[in-house]
Amino acid sequence: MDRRQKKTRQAVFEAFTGLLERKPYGKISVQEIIDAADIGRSTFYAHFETKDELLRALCADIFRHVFSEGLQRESTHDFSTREKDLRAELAHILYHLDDSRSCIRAILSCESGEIFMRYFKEHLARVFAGELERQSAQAPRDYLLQHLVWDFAETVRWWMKHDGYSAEEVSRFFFAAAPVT
Amino acid sequence: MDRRQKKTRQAVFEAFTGLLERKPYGKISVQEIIDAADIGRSTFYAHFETKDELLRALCADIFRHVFSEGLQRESTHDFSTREKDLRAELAHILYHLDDSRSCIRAILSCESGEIFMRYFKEHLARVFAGELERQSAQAPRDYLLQHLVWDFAETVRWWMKHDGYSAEEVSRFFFAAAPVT
DNA sequence: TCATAACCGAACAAACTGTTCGGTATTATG
DNA sequence: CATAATACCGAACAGTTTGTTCGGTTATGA
Repeated sequence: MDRRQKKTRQAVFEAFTGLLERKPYGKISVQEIIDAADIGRSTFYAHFETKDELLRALCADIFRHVFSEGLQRESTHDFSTREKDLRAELAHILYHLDDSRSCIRAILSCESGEIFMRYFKEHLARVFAGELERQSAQAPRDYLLQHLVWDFAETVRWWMKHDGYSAEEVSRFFFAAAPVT
Repeated sequence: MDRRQKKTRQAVFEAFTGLLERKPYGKISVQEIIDAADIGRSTFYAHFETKDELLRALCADIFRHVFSEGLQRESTHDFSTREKDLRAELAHILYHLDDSRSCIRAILSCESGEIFMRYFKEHLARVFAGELERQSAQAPRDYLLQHLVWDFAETVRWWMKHDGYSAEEVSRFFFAAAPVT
């Protein structure tokens, strides 16, 4: 990838998150992003079709780091091992989210948070999908899966709003309050 | 309130939710709402300062019915009574949400859902506030309270997406999966 | 060195926003 | 019924934002 492209892309991302910290997504104009990033108008549109697409790209960029490796979790039948694996994977996710904390906090501070959360939950659904094989008579399987997903996603949102907790602590909070079984 | 005002207001609400079913909040222009409601431009602005304010008013209108009476729950110290009261109050909320189902579903289908959920959670926080007096060493009190709030709010969002479940069933799902203790 | 590709920035049409204002129709009230 | 108040209409307006185009400039990598 051309050095100029990377630089421009990064400048836009930074300008965007910087603005996001000060005003809600909906009130930020493309022109402001362009000015803040200090690039030409046509350059912006050469990189991103629209403001929404920029947000999407930014989220993808974050998740690329967060969900990078956790793919190869063994599908073992040993329960205790499996739970240990899950805990490890979630811990890994929390650690990497912490790296982008200020950026994520900015995104979550307004409507753009909805977009972020939607992508985030899509990823999480894949992570949790294997956890619920035993049927429950109490509620639909889909409900229970989504329950885990939004519990974790909302826990992260809560974490981003409340400084001072480590990834380990938050992980404990989650397992204490969520019905992971 | 003047009969004309009520009519106009209602027409705008209907036009708005109608549009919301077809396209995301952010892509709907005030002009479209005006055309769909078949009113004059200045009339719209006489009623609502902005599109956001219209959404806020619509949410308030819904919640006015949903959270109407449940205020006078006794603060008894009898646990079983208190839980019964809570169940009754949540059931009441679910019933009334069901009345506005199509409208709510439209709102929840896009970014506007974020706004709806925020107001909804504010109301719910008040409902659940009394439930958690006993300290827990496992997690901060605030976390546990918010946990209940988003569990119920997200349960409702899930319900709105999945037709065919009664308020009672959904209530049971919630109590089966949430750590209401 | 040199072809390629990225960037610049001015200019443009189109759409949307929020306000104003003079005129018309409906309402509540006496 | 008469009338004052008030909601509505809709055209016109300035200002902003959007997304595109295009000729020219500059940096990159081979």
